[in-house]
Amino acid sequence: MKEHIADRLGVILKELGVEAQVKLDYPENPEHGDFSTNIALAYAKKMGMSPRALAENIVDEFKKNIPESVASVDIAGAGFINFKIKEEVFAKEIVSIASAGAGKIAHNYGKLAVNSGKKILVEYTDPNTFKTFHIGHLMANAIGESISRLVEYSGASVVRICYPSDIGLHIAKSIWALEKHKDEMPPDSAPIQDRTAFLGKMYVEGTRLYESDPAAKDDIDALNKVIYERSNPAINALYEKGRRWSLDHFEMLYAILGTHFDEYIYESEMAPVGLEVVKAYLAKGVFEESEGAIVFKGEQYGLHTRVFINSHGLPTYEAKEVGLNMTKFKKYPDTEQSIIVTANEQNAYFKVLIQAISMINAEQGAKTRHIGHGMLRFSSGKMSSRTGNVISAESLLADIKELVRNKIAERKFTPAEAEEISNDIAVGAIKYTILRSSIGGDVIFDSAASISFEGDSGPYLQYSAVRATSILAKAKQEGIFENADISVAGTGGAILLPEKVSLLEKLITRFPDVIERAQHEYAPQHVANYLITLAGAFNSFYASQVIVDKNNNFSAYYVALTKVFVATMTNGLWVLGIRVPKKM
RNA sequence: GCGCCCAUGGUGAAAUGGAUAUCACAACAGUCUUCGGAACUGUCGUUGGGGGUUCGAAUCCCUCUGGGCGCACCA
Repeated sequence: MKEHIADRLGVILKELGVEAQVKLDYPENPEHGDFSTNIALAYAKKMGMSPRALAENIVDEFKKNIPESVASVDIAGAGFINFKIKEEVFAKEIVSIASAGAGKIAHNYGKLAVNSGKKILVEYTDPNTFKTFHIGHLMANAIGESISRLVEYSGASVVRICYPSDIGLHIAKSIWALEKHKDEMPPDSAPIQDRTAFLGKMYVEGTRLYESDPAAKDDIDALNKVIYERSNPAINALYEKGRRWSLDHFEMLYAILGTHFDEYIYESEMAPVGLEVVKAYLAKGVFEESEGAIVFKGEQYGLHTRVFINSHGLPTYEAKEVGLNMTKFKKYPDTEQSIIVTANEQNAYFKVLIQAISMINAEQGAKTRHIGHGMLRFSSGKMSSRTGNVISAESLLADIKELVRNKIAERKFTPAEAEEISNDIAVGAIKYTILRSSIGGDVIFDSAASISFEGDSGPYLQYSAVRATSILAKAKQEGIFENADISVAGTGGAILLPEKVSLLEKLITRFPDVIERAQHEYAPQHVANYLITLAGAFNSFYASQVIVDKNNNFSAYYVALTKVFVATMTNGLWVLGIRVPKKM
C-alpha cells in the first residue's frame, strides 16, 4: 500500500516539474494518519511556491484518482501531507499473512529479497586463545551475530568468520609463565573452565613481569620468536595444548550463545601471508622502513603511522590483518562487502588498515567496512584483561541464569527443561540489553541484578510470544480459525473483520520496513525498539478483550492476529539472535 | 599536545533535518474472580552552555564545558 502511494506522488511531482524520490514516513502521532510525507516542504522553495500551496496542488491532483486503499488525504501543519488507510486494508493484510501457511509464515514474514544473490562476509567475536573470553567478546558476538542475521534476512548469503588470535606476544607471555608453573597445570580431564582459567592467570602473571622485570621482558620477546618459528618441541607441545583448550572452550560458549561460524581463520596462519604481502608492497612503495621496522605512513591521509613488521622481523597485528583481508577475498572472490566488527577503540587503527589495504587493492579496500562497537561498562571502572580485572562471559551468563532459575523455581519444569529455559532467557536478557542501544555506544551494567525482566527487556519479549503461543494452542483445541474459511478476498469469507483495527495490526505491517532499515544501517537497535512497541501493542490488545471465545464472531480474526503477532515477534527475535522458549 | 567519538527526564536508552522529542526502569495512583501477572491503565519529569545555517535542528557548522578512545614496534 505504501509503494503505491509513493509512486503516485512521484508521478504527480514530476508533472509539476520536480524529479524526486518520495519517502513516506510513519507518523508517531496516530492522529496524523498512517503515512505522511514532507515533500511539499522540501520542494516548495525550489518551485517558488509556499509549502501550503504546493501541498494543495499535490493533494488536488492525488484526489483525482485516489487509490482504493486510501481513506483520506489531508494537509496538516506547515505542509505535511497525511494519508489514512482504510481499516479493512490492514485487517485483510493480517488475515492474508496468517493464511500463508504455517511453515511459510513462521520462517518468512519480514524476510526480504533486496540483497538476494549478494555475498557478504561478517567477521566478529575474535577471541584470544590463552586469555579469558570476556564480556567484550560477548558483546561483539551478540552484535556480529545480529548483523549477520539482518544481512541474511535481506536475502544475501552470509559467511560468518571468526578470527581467533593464536599467535603473538600475549601468547608468549602466557607460555613463559606456563613453563614456570608447569606442575600446577590442570590435567586434560579437569573441567574446561578450570583449564582456561589457569591459562588466563598465566597471562596475567606473564604480563605483570613483562612490564616490571626487564630480564623477563627479554626472555618473553625471545620466546615469542621461538613460538613463531616453532623451533622448540617442548614449547610447541605447551602451545598446542593451551590453544586447543581455549578453542574448545570457545565452541562451548558459541553453542550457549546460539551462534556458529562458517569459517575460522587463525592469526597464526595469517602471519606468513601478511609478512609476504607487506614485504612485496614495501618494494612498491606502499610501506616504508623506519627505525628497523616496516611501517605505513598514515599522515599523508590525515591518519597516523603504524608498524606492520616489527624490528625483530615479526609481523604485528597490522600485517596479519592485511593477510586476513587478502585471504577472505581469495576464498570468497564474489564478495560484495566485507564487514569487520570490533571494539571502537580500534576505529582509528582500522582507518589506517583500510587505507593501506586500499593501496594494495583498491576494490578490496572499498568493499571492506569496519563497525566499532562500544564497551560493556560497570560502575567499578574499565575492565582489563592485562591486569586480570576481567568479567568473563561465562560468569555473567551464570549470574543471570541463576536469577532466572530462582524466578522459574516454583513452576513445574523438568530439570532439562529448566536448564534450557533459563539458558534461553539469560541469553535473551543479555543480548537484548546489548542490542537495544546503538552499536557505537557503551552499554552500562550496574550489576547483574540490575537486569530487569520487566518492560524494556528480552524476557518481556519472549514472554509475550510464549503467552500468545499458548493462546493459539487453546484456539486450536476449540477449532477457532483453523476451521474457518480464511479466504477474505471477497466479502464472502467466513472470517468477520473488525471495523476498526488497533496499533497492533499497523505495527505488524511495518515489520518488513523495519528489517530493511536496520539492515541498511547495520543497526539492530531499530529491530529491538520495534519489538518492544510491538509487544506492548499485543499486551494491550490481549488485555482489552478475550481472544478465544466461541461465542464471539470476531474470535477467528483475533486468533489470526495473534498468530501473525507470534510470527513477527519470533522472526524479530531471531534477527536479534534470541530464541523463544517453548514455555517459560 | 594532535586526532576521532560522545553528552537527551532521577536512571538506562530511542529518534531518516520535520509536526506536541519516543520508550522503559524508578516514584506515585489505579485495573483485573489470569485465554499464562514476567501483564494492563494513568500521573510525574528531558535535548550540557553560547552563537550560527535552515521554512524547520537532539540531529548540520563554530565555540565553550565535561567525559571516552586513539596516537610506533600489544592485539
